[in-house]
Amino acid sequence: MQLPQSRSGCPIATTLDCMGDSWTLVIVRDMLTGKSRYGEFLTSPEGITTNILASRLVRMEALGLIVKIPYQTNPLRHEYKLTETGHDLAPVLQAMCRWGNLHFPDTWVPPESFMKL
Amino acid sequence: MQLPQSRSGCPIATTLDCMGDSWTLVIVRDMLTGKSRYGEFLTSPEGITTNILASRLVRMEALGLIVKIPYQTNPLRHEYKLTETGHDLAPVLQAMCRWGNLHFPDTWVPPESFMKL
DNA sequence: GTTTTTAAATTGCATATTGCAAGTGACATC
DNA sequence: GATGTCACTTGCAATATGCAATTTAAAAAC
Repeated sequence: MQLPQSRSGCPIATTLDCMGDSWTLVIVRDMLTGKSRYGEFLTSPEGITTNILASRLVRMEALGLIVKIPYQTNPLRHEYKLTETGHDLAPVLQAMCRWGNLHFPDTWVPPESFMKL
Repeated sequence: MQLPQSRSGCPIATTLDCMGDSWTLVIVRDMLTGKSRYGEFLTSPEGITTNILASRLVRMEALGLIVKIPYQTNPLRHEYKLTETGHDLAPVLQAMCRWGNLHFPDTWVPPESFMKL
């Protein structure tokens, strides 16, 4: 996978250099739960805007977290799928889920299937 | 703990609203590994700047991730310690460590003690 | 007892990123 | 021919970040 500009050799800092922002992991979450199209990501309740979504998809593809797969021609359109590298982020998201559920009681409890990915 | 402005009820999104940036978790990492003073955080290899560090410490205290404890008077100075809430982030950092080590082979492997926190 | 050092910030300013809204292009449907 | 859908792109204001210099208060050195 494509090493980002990394601030140090620390695996935590390097990981944050890939996804230390408030949208990338939300998109990974959506992909882990079955979404794959631009329009689907826009419907998530966090309300990502189109410019941010487009720029994140480009960045995530460059990092090797996702791949772009054509699902039609005329006009050419793609869906986005997690690579194995992207899918491997599941434990990070699960740990965040547990922390969020523990400290913010009003947050949704995810389906068990998500916690076992 | 103090609920941040949250984009949705999703525990992942809510967690990211607390620490979806590239510095907060680096500071948590430093605290988990024994650092507690302003000057110590500045020595980490990522090179956080003083203005960002100061603003993150204020924010983390407001979120209840850390507490400010006086260690001297004249002049009054504080050290920063993780609350239980902050300490509970260890599994998130450990998951990031595993992902970073797996996909960026040049990253440091943390001591076993860190992975067992 | 004046200067220097230390620790913990704050300030100013240029650059980068984000958020919001509107626009675009290619086709499908009415 | 007009309208709608999907996936973007563009423009611009607001916010955040990075960099360097300055501040404050006391301790330590000379």
